[in-house]
Amino acid sequence: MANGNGPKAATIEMVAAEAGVSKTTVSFVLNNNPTISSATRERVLQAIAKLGYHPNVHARNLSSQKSRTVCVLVPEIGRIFEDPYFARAIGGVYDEIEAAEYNLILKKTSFQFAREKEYLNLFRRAEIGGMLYIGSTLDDDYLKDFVSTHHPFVLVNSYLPEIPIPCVIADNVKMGYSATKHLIDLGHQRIGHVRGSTNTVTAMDRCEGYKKALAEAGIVFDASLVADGHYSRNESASAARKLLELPVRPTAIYACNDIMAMGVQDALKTSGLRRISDCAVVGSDNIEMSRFTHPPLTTVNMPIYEISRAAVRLLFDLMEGKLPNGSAKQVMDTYLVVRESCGAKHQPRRRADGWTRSSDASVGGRTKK
Amino acid sequence: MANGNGPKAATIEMVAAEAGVSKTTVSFVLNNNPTISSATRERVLQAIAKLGYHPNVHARNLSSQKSRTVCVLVPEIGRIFEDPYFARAIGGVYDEIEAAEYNLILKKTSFQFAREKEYLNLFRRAEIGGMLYIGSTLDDDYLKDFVSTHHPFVLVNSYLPEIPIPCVIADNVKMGYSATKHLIDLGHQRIGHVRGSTNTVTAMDRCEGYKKALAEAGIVFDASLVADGHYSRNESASAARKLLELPVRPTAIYACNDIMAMGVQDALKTSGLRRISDCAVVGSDNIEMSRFTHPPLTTVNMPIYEISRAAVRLLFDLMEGKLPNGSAKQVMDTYLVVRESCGAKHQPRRRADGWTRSSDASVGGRTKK
DNA sequence: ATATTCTACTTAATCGGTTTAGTAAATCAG
DNA sequence: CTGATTTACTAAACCGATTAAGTAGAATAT
Repeated sequence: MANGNGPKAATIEMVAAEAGVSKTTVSFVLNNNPTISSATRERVLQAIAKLGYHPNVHARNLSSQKSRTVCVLVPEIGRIFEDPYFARAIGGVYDEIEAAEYNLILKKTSFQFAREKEYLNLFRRAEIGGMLYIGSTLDDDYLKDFVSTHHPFVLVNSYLPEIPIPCVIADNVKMGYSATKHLIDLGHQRIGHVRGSTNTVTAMDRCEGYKKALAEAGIVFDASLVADGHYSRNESASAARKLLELPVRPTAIYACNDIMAMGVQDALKTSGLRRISDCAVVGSDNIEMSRFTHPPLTTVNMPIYEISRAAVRLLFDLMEGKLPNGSAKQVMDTYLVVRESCGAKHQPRRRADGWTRSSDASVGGRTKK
Repeated sequence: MANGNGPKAATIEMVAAEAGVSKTTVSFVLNNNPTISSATRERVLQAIAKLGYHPNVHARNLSSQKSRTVCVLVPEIGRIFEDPYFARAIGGVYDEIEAAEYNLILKKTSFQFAREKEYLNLFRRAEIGGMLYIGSTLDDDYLKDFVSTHHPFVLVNSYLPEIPIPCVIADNVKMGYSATKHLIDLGHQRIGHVRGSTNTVTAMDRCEGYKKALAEAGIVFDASLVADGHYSRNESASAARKLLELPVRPTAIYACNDIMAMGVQDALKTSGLRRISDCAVVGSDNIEMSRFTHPPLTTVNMPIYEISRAAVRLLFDLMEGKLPNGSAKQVMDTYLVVRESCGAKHQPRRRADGWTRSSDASVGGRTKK
């Protein structure tokens, strides 16, 4: 093994020798054990600095039988990473994990996570101390097995009805509601919906919000106005075309996310409906690209980056046993971002963040803790 | 620490007991040591299967002083992960690492990797056995320090002139060349170029290819026809606008990548140049989105997924000391994908892959090993 | 003055593997 | 038939940390 040269990294033993104390004392300093006098602590810290010492993770994890490594599960890498949603989510997870000086390892489920329960070995072998799952679906009901093992496990922006797994999610019902409400407020009565995949909480909840807004306005829900876009731009374009060919076509369409809304916009162009007044479009998520569509897309912001960071913090709490009772569920708020795809006037924006630019207008609540 | 319940994972000792042999024998079986008789090997393998045993990575890495973990460096997560280029690259790296039963840990450089040389500790502590760097720039010249340490390190689709670091790259010069040649073949004489960031090999080499094609056709290079787009869609739109406002405007533009080509298309739309004959556009990379632009983008395919996989295999070779002499450089081939953004007739496609659809036409070589 | 408790450490066992050195039995050479 | 080599294993040291148990010496209680 050509493992290279360079001086060997310092070990705890070398630090101990340098500081004139035992290994144990160094370990105590490292782990903030309070029984060490401040004079000794200072001497040890100086030795650590002098030698540029960093504890060996493998040794640490092996002997302590706990791991400072967190595993992040995603359905797929490559294709799915291109999705700005996953990209931002993983970015948030990374930042929070890095700040805590933990390590992140990445695993993909290839849509059949845990079928063999092999994943439990990662915990049993103390390879990892906790696990996050981004992009779980309603099909993942075998996750209920996790509940009984009590291994630290958190769902990012998803949950399983009736199964108490800790999670951090956006208020997806509200997202569908505020998008649809916006269209209703603009005078639309016949509003189509291009839905996401029916095996995701996100799609079902947003659709629920869509229905809720209709009901509240006294508009009768018409199932023929809902078409499935399966989170695909292409399929959403087809779905939109189907809606536009109805005897009485919708004057507005709410798409389950921004990528799908872009598909709807594609369909409008090929249908010759080029004016905004021909058909209004609202998306969801507020991905960066949504500012660049023609016309710029009105959408509902989802704080996926913040959701992911919160999910990691929740995971850490679980790992440290800080959370007494079984399941914890945190809900993050969302807000409407008004651009041009519905023909609404721009309204003054209420908050600034990475996505919202001066040309955007946002309406709605703040993130609640 | 609420580390959960469930039976403890099997250890090597339990396997040894089950098979009636020593720990050493089990270890030898695990590591394909040839001195074990096939009868004993079989017995051990059965015990392993029966107990569902998987070796503890921490113990393994600690005692062997080598690591089955590979670190993947990227400039940024979140924003940059949205880039289909990085997404595909990481996907390739993951697949190859997973197939070898290694682990992948992710680190971001935040554009200041190695400034403190802290990264070397990852090797010294045997936390990782190798490192890949996706998205390095020409500014990363401190990487030359790596050469002397002989730590297994591979650049993915980048290299540093004059500094012998192992790498796997696309033939970027050829990419720029074939894109520009295509435009020349279609009769264009005044061809603009929206260049990527000048601190990347990719941008400089593609620009080199652009110049080469011009020279070969006897067209004098005109520096005023080159504008920088910095890998940003927005900035590329501005750059294109600048080119279109020239006294004698270009009739075609080659953009350094597809995202930038989309920026050029944005600019064309706002300039009222809506017909393809007004200004042809060629991109590079062949990201999935390039099929969906209006009009669909002619581009040059870059096999970034294959490049990443090859980079991991190269890294493994380095880790196993299979590569005798210093630096290895592998070049992967590219090919033109003709769509509609230049008004060229579709040509029969020559190969099929994940990106190329029946509506695409591709021209050019195959990937060479 | 003596017993007891604290404080600030250290010794030694341990985690689960790998690896060096060693050994008994089987095979081979002469 | 005897000594040398080969084959197929094992014992024990080791990797670099954590941690339970132990121990001087100082402080406090009686």
